[in-house]
Amino acid sequence: MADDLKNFKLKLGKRIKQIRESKNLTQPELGALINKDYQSIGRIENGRVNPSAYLIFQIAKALDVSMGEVFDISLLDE
Amino acid sequence: MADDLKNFKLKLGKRIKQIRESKNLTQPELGALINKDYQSIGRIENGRVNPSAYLIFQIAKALDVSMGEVFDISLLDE
DNA sequence: GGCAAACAAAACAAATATGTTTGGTTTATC
DNA sequence: GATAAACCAAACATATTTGTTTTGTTTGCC
Repeated sequence: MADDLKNFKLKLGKRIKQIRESKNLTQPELGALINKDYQSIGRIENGRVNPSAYLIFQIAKALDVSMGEVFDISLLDE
Repeated sequence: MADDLKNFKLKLGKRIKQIRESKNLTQPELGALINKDYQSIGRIENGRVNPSAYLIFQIAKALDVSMGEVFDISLLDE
């Protein structure tokens, strides 16, 4: 309850990493697609931040997946 | 291009307002469901902020819709 | 061993979201 | 007219994300 947020960040990060790797992209490559440093991608994937909706939207577009796939409830609710 | 973000915020806000009203909830009522002030809801609905992914996630849960429904591409890309 | 790429992580400044209060508008009810 | 509810919007302090740089680790290749 108190760390629903911490859990959310970790699961969202893992999900994005999972999708990125399934597309055979590196963090620097994904970053380049959305004009971001690879560290910004890394921070999200490692669950260190609660990213903005727009940033996830950009990442989803770059990875060519829907927001529904990124936020797949069954994967996020463990 | 330069204001993709501005566009995103406005469309996301309208979409959330649309869903909230379809559930016959007021901003104060939705806010109460996620322990937020109604002003925070209003700011999002009026496209004044780029909310965090977790906040949208909470709102989607409170409105009982999937993230895919909130970020419906056809509605967001106009 | 030496080198480069990919990644994790920390630190810093700058930009932005969030929490909160306040004022104002509209609508409806009495 | 008075009151209340819903909403928009601005302002402020605080917290957090974001952009950027830096350090270190691991892996693979030469």
